[in-house]
Amino acid sequence: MFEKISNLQMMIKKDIPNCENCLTRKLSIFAGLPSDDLKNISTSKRCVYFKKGQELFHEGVNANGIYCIYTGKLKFARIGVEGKEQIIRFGKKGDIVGYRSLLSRETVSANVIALNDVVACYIPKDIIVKMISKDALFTSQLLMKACHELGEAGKFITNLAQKSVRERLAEVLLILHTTFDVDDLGFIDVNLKREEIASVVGTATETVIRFLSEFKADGNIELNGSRIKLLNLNKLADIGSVYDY
Amino acid sequence: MFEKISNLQMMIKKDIPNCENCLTRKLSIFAGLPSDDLKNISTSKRCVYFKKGQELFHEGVNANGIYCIYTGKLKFARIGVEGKEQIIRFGKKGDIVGYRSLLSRETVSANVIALNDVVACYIPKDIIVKMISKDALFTSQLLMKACHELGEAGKFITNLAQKSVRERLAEVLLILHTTFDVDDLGFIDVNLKREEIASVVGTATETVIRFLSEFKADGNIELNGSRIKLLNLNKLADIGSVYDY
DNA sequence: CGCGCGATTGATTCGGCTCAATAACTGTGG
DNA sequence: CCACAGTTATTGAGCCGAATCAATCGCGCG
Repeated sequence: MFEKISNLQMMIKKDIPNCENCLTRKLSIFAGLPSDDLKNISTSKRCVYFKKGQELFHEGVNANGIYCIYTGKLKFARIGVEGKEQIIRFGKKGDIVGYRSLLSRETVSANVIALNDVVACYIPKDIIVKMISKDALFTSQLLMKACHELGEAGKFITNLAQKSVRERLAEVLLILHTTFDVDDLGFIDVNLKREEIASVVGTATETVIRFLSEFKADGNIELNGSRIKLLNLNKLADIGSVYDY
Repeated sequence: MFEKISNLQMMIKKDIPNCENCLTRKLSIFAGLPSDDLKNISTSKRCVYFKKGQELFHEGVNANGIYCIYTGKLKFARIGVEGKEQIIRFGKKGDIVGYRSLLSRETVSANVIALNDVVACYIPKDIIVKMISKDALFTSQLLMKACHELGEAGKFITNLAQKSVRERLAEVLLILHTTFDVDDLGFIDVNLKREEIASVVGTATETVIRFLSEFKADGNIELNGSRIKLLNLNKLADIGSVYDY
């Protein structure tokens, strides 16, 4: 266990470059910024790592900075009635976390939890605020991101309200597939329990399992422990009434 | 009918002030801007009115400008599977409409429809873009708004996924109450059909009616045609598991 | 006054949840 | 490398909330 942490720390020291040379940056809202700004961020940022299950943010706190995810996978989960978890979206390499709370000056509205080991850069609030007032490109990329996510949320709401569990599950499988891609064996490359999938879909764990069994029996997916491989994307899109796939 | 339009047009000519003197502005993201900017907007904006049922935006188009709502009420509705309408949020005086699409450079993701007669100012895209690059206060207010709405969407998702129809209906009644306030008789001041309430809650029309009848029988609300008066807010918050009321 | 939309109520059906029992998997220590 | 314990996945049975289908009522408007 101690060994692992030690490795992770070494990995950070060795692998995280400064912002100017960061390849992950190109995926993020920091893409295309002038090198002055990047230098500025680079000197102010702080590298942080999280082990699987650890929280980057907890519902209710104030964000005093944001994380830029260098590597790893995240879930954003709200705690609903009776303490039940509802996953509202995912994050990965290149994503920015905490900006919603920081910019709306509201408390963080979801628990953000590492799905595997995560390496990230923490950038303090004042740097971000300064950049917003200075760099129009940065700001417009931030706005674009927020507005894009707002559109996605609207989609999510419509689906949740109108589609059946079976449809929603098929769609979520496709979303996971595009979001996290597949490993070398073709399985969706993210470690989610059935219970967590249920909490994305908004249903009971057993119901997820039942439909997964059905999809498997019909040859549309393959299962291996908790791992899932999609065999027939078109059929799943069909089942999920996903038209823009 | 012709009479009405004529009245409305006169009303516009008479009542809509320039941005600098606009009282509605103080509710909007244009609050607090320097008077130079306001003059600039004022000369570029165009006043538009919509009659009940008319569309400000249609799903799928590109927004080439935004509306600042001077007066009136709106619904934002997505069309889901099988053409069923899902209302994802509401708008009213002081709200900005169309900015999500404009800023994310994506097509409009919802039909925006007037719930009663609406008077609005249309501000072209280039003015907004210019202001974003020039005025940090404006931009940060825009960011704040987008991020706030993103948080609201997350809440909505959790509720939709986890609460029962009865809970959701009670909560929606409270939301309508705070969003639209009440008329002089104490009825929620918005004209929604049962069917539309159902499409906010994400349920069937008959189910809404059944629970409304229950709430009425228990003395928690009063009904008059399609109008609804809330009699016991605390009880409704209780029914809806609304803790932050 | 009558037409038609919208509200209401009842009867029936069904998707999905809950509870319960069992099987498979993961990691841990001997 | 195996046995064990604790998770996590799977399957079955029964129940319940909510959708659908069908009628009827009521009101606002021409």
